[in-house]
Amino acid sequence: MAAQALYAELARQLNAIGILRRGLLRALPVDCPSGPAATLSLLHRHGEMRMGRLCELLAIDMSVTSRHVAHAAERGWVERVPDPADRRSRILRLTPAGAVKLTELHDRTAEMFSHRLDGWSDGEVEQLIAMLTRLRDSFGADCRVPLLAHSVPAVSAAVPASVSPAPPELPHDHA
Amino acid sequence: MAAQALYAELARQLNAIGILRRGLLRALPVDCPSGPAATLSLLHRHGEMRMGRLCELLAIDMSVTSRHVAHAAERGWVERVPDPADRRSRILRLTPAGAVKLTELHDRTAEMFSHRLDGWSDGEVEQLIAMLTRLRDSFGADCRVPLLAHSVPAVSAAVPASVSPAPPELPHDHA
DNA sequence: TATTGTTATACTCTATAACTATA
DNA sequence: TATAGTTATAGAGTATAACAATA
Repeated sequence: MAAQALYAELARQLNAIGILRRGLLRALPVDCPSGPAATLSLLHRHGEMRMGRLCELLAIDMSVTSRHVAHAAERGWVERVPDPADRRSRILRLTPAGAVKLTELHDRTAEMFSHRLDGWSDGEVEQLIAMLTRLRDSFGADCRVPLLAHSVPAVSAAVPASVSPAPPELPHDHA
Repeated sequence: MAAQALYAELARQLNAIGILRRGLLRALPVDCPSGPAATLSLLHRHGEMRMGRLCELLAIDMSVTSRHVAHAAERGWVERVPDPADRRSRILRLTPAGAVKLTELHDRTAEMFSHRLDGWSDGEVEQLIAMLTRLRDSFGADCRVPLLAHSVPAVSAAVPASVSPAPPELPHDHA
């Protein structure tokens, strides 16, 4: 409902968040890139699950998810146990070593944010979170598919290392 | 200043924005991926400039910038004219064809946002923009370098990519 | 010797498609 | 035949390093 100039500015700012994201990803441990990091975070937050479920949460293809999980499994951070209910599936579970790794990632994220957002009040951070949540909801669960009748535009945004796990009490996740 | 759980949630939401971004990028014209799109947008917004300046605005390495520009130049969207003041440099300039291409991208973006953000008031969009702007500023121009406590603050090259004033009438920095 | 820009190489993330093994 | 997951291949984006031309 806003003017084109407003949307243009929003596109610009979302793009800037993408730049910020690249900086955040650079700070990840060399043995744990963003994909595996996101895997650990989601397994911690949602508990054990199957590949399909993880795919939905990551919003990426099964093939990609498979490799991220393999990366984590090779390092002992995740174990894949056969699903007794369907032998085609494997249940993914965070291992103690994975929990340790995740804690490392989490601590880094918290430290980084606490420094960078030093001037922000809790309420302001909460407000930002609320707006980002709403923004994503406005785009819906189908954000991966075309958004217009004919096709779409550009813009770009961000993906923080997806680091940071989170105490299971927090709602909302989609990602 | 906030609790770890709050930072964790912020990281999660920023990550979700990244997922949204992937969907948007998928919809770009096949002949104009995000890198070249960002190049056109910045040349339009800031006017002709040299490679080094564009690097700062994009906040990416010169080598990467060089290829994005080459992509655009091959399609006639950007011209690289010798810099009379320093023959090592080339001045980058948006061509009429590039302006046309940019308009296409711009129109698509505005249309997409107007659909997706149908329920948002102008004030709400403005508020989101303001928070994203502040977020980026909180990370500073040195968002590309280490972000942890022990890391050193960047010294030079204030990356204006973060400042983003808004002179020209058609802002918009896709990508 | 330092700087501007290009090119070569490599790595991460992603997607599509082919393949295995179950249902 | 359909589904869960893996693997092979390819493409975009980025970074580092070596190189070219000019300062």
